[in-house]
Amino acid sequence: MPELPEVETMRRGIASIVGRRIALATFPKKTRQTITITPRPRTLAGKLVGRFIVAVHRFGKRIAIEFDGTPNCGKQFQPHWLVIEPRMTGLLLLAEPPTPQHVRLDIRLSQPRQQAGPHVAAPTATGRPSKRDSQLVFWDRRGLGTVRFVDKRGLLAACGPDRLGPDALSITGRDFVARLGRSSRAVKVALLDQKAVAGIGNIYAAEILFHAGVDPRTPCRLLTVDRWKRIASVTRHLLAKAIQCEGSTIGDGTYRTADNRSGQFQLYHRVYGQKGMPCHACNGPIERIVQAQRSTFFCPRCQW
DNA sequence: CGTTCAACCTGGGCGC
DNA sequence: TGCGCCCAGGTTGAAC
Repeated sequence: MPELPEVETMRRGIASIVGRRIALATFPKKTRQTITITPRPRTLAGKLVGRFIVAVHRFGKRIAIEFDGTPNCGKQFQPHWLVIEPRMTGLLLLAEPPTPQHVRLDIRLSQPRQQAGPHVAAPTATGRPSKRDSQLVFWDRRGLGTVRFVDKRGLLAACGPDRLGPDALSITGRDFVARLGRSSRAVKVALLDQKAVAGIGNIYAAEILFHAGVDPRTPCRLLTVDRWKRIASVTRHLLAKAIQCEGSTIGDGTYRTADNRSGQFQLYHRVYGQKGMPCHACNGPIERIVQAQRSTFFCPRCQW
């Protein structure tokens, strides 16, 4: 599910956890606990409790919650990161999860540190922080997501330049030419390669190539520099617009923002999921083909 | 290098 | 109602 715009929306949606400490971490296992968690859940829970959150990052389609290295409760900590990959159906929520049985990680946060002076944080109606302010949940219906607790080395291995290319939000035509210019792969398949460019998934690859007017089957090495520039420009602008719209909620509506609202960018989709529908530009039928075992939607008249 | 396939999972939709 | 099949936003590793 989540591609760059959805993951960035998640990141922004949970940014209020910065400055809080983890009070409790549990890994519910009502069903078979198949999700990949390293280290093992019991060990990880122990490592998380007491840690202070200093930042929430996004690397491509991954979230990394950063913990500081200050001493706490007599222990000396190194900086660490909780790297979460939502994969197909993972969500980070400050709201009530859609179903209780697919909660994979349940984090209770300590209360925010009181600010000095008269401008303290607004109290809730009850005078206590609400549950929304104190609980962060990783929910994942299919259970394909992963959760890893890593040190600096591990972060580099999981999210470093050996694993992820330049972020799609700032990709340039020059980046594309350097990384894919001599490749014989179909351009749509190449856009999904996270080592080439980080953050593009199946929905946005289709939408980008529609707006760029490029046939998804085109071998990369046949694209001119101007066309790569066009693809890069469309990528930056389309993803920025999708973030403004808080991502795309499609199909069964699994994707939600951290406070449980739908994304809106699906209203702007032009080809994804629209096989047989008339193209917005030429009225011809949108086609669906399969590339690398995944659906590709495009307009054969507008994309060449 | 590249592609293809299977695997990891749950659940919605469809045809019969 | 139920069964069987296909489909789904992602990633990885094996085989060729």
